[in-house]
Formats: sequence, C-alpha cells, structure tokens
Amino acid sequence: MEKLVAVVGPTASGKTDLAISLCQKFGGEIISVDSRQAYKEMNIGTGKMVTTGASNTSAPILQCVGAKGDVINTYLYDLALPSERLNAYDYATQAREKINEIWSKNKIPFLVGGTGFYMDVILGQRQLSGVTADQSLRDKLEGLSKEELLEKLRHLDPDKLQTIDVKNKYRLIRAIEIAVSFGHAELGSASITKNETLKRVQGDVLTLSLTAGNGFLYERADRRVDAMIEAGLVDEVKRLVKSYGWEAPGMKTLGYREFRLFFEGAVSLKEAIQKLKFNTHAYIRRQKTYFKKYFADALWFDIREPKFVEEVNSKVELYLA
RNA sequence: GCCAGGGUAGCCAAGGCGGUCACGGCACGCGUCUGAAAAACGCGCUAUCUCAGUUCGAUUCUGAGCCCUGGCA
Repeated sequence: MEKLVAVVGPTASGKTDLAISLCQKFGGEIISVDSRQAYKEMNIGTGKMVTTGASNTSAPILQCVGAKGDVINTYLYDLALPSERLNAYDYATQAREKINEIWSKNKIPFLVGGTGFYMDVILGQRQLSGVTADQSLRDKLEGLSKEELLEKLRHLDPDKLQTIDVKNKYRLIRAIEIAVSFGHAELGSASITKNETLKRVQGDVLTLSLTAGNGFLYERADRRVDAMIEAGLVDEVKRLVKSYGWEAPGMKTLGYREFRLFFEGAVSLKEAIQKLKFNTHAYIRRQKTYFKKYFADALWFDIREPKFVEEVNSKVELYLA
C-alpha cells in the first residue's frame, strides 16, 4: 500500500520547517494544504517560503526552502487569482492528482497545512455533499434576512432545521443550495450540478499533529507578523488592493483585510498590525479546536518538547520502514 | 497653586432623577463546522478608587482623601 504523511497544526507551529526536513530525510515532496497560499501574488502575508526552482518544462516548479537551505518541490501554491473563489472540492481533486503523481515517482507525498477542512476532504475523512456552488443563487439569497432564509429552508428541508446553525447565514444559504439541487424547489436553478464525492484516499496515512500552549504560539505568530511587515507586507497589500479591490475573495484573508482601515486612514499602522496579531491568535484557537476534534487520532506532538523532532523522525522512519 | 473634567472587569467604555443594578466593544477562554474554512457563526468572561456621612437601602447624593487628564499660572 502506498504511503502518505499529513502534517497539521495551527499557524506558527512549524509545520513547513518540519515537513521540509522530513522530506529531505525520507524522499518526500510537499503538497500545501492551505486555502490562502493557493492564491497567486499573496506571498508575504500567507507566509509562503518559496523560490522558483529550475525546470525544463513550461511550468516552473515551486520549492519550499527550509531553514537549513534544503529545497523541496511543493505543489498547490498559486492556483488562483485573488479575485477568484476557491472551494474544497476542487482543491482536494487537484491534491489527489498530485498525490498520485508523487507516488508514481516513488516518493512520499507530505500533505502539510493548517486548513483542517481541506485536509479532511483531501484525505476523504469527510464526505462532501456532491452539490456544487451556485454563485448566482448565493448572491440572490445573500440579500435575504436570516429569518427569511430560515423560512425558505423550512419549506425545502424541514429536517435540516434540527441540525443547522440557524444564526449562520453562510450555512443557511448552503443548506438551501443543497436542498434546491435535490429538486424540491421553485427557486430551481438549473446550473446546479453534482459531483462525485471523494472517498477515502487509497493509501496508508500517517498524520502528525503539532501543537503547543496558546501563549507560546501567540508569541511565535507575533514575531512572524513583525517579520512580514519587515519583508514588505504593507506594499504587497497596497499592490493587491489596487489590482483586485477589498471585496475580492482573496482579500478577506487574515493579514490583508486588517490593513483596510489603515489605508482608509481610520487607524494607525501600529493599530492595524496589533489587530492582525489578535486575529491571528483567534485563528490559532479555532485551528486548535478543529484539530482537537477532527484529528484526535493523529500522532500529537508538543513542539515545546526538546526531543520532539527526534521523536517525529523515529515515528516517521518506523512508519515508512 | 488655581479652574474644569474624570476614576465602572486585563483594556476602552455606556448608563442611571438612590431599589439590592450594570449596555457595548476589544483582549482572553471554550465551542460549531459535510463544496465560502486564514471564511462564517455560537457560548462564556469573578467590575463601580478609598474613607466617612445621609438613607430602610448608595454604584448613583454629600464631604474628605488619593490618583489621572486638559486648561491657566
């Protein structure tokens, strides 16, 4: 059976560095599982650690560069423009292709990233409904109040009301979208189609989950934000706003949206940076919650443990033997 | 030193003609998640500067003290 290693963990837990050294050691290549690094031109704020490697083919190969200068082929960066919308299904489909490609080269795919939902879908731990997004329907529903959406859903799929988060507009809209696609609807949007759902990956999966105390992670994340500023994040944001505007899907990203008020003159740069740090903390918390629940079976490591890298190495070695 | 304003949770902050109180926001903590996921959403969070007075009852009224912020010297 083919083997695959997944590395998850919150922002600033050191996933990429760890993955690079593991790939170096065990002959792996990285598949990024990160909904934001998938955006072109968003480099500093999403923390891509890349260079463009030499390639004989037309498409350049992206490579992650580790602390020790190791360079590892990396896939699924730069999939879309900031103006485009990503979705878990398409992402997972492409990831599956890359997994197969890497296997066919007799290498080990390392899925690394902090977007837990995408990781779940790629691994097939979570089944999607098979109903594609219908942007025009969404736009239409967006204009309705939560109460009106609830009322619609009550008509279309009364059972769903039991389990849905009724205060969450996005969820309400999606539930209606699914119900509509199953045919019971005068809303009837013909554009909705269905896809296969992704089954569990055909392979043996080792999942490593990195963690640490909140305070420890916050400090590391804060330092990373400072480094991003140092590296020219503000200019990157300025450039992107000019090309795509604040409403572009990509610009909703942590590390970009926080600068809107600054550019509009409402807050100082210092305040914007502090806000970004706080939002990053909140994001770290959410990620930890997600991984705790949906990756409970993973091999967990506290990155503060002095021997954590050794332990990871021996676990992976054992697994690949 | 004088004048004015003010001290409400870790921070910012609303209010109350005295009723056993206490709006918000941020931070922080916890959680939800089935094609928007760095998104979206939910829950939680030990507060009225000190002392005295008036009163059945003070966070609110009175006095003193301490501290802070402006302005004048």
